[in-house]
Amino acid sequence: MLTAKGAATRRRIIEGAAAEIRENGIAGLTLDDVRARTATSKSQIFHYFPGGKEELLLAVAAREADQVIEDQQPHLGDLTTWQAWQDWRDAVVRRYEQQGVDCPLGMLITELGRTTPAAQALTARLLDRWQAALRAGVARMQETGEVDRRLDADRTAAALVAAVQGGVVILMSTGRITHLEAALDTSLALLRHSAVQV
Amino acid sequence: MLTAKGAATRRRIIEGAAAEIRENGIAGLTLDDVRARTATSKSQIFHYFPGGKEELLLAVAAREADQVIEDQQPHLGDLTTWQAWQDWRDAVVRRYEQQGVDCPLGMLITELGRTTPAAQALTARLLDRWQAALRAGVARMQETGEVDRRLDADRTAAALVAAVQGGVVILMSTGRITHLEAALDTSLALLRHSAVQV
DNA sequence: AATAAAATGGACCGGCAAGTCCAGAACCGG
DNA sequence: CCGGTTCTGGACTTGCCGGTCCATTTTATT
Repeated sequence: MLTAKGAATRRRIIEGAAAEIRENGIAGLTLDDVRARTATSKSQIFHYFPGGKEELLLAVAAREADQVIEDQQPHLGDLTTWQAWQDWRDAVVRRYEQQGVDCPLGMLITELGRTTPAAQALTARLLDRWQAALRAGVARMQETGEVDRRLDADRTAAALVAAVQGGVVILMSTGRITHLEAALDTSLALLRHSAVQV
Repeated sequence: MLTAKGAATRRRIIEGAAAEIRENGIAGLTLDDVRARTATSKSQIFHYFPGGKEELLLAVAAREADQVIEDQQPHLGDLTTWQAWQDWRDAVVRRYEQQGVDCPLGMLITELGRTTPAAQALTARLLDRWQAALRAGVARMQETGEVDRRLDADRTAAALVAAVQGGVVILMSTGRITHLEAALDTSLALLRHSAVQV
């Protein structure tokens, strides 16, 4: 059971934790920080997240994962023209440019992934959704004849996802966004001039 | 000052810490673990790393960073033919396939990077070295006319580095190596059929 | 209004791990 | 062999933080 008030509190805790992570990282995150920021008490955290810190972090990670996909919409779901691809590319760059060095999801995954199978599953699901959307876009372009039919759509989508991930990782560790742009543009260039099956 | 014995101990501590991280990750790493594994005492760790845990982790990160470049040699330093590029590509895939889910350097960077400027500098330096080697390879191929001269060598190198990073991140979080392969092959395909400036 | 269920506050516990300290052993140069 | 330096062992301190517990208040239901 969960009353409206309870649901609100639960949400507040998740969002507070996410904000705290964005500011100070995971390593230094304590439940007391979350408690203070969200104006709750220790018992509330454990009331809504019986599994303690780990369960809370997992909830935060799930929220952030949804956000990642959402931030790419509506472009990601409608990759039917070259303009749409370009818009998507710009949206991705803009999103991570704005996020800068602080990638809460990345931290959550590297921190949790190792220990928790649930976190691994969450990551896998996110990447699958992402790649599937891109693959659909590639396939669609192949149908309309704008992309060479011999191209492996799934493999191309995989390369695109990897390009974004790599660019983001480098952005996170150096603050430079040029790699993300270069990686995306290179992958898209191949798509545009797809004279090859890879 | 540092006697031969002292230098050996210092090295033993770094290597022990690296091994410990590879097995159990950073989150759960304690100085006591390192102490036990390396048959040293607490005071020794602080003797050789007055800055405590952080300084030790930084030393480990530096070692791992050197290793990353070294593992790509001799291929990385001699990208003069398509065969050499292919060999390099295979070496990278093999190296990370073997490493699997455990990327000590990645963890060190995400863990330290946020707090320590020194760690950020270390990452930047690694990426720069890496990218410079690739750029030299691309430039060389342009000189021999095997790659379109209009291609921006530096940007292409940046895309390659990002592709590898992305593939590795995905390998780390899902255990699948297909993304690394796809990202690398796609980037190399563009290089081979460089009919475009990106 | 009554009663059960859910929500809240916060004191408290226990363990763990980073870092300190000092005494003593091993090593070096002269 | 001797003074100084470096190296080593391990007990101890200290603070922090996840998690527990229970009393109290608020909310939902009939």
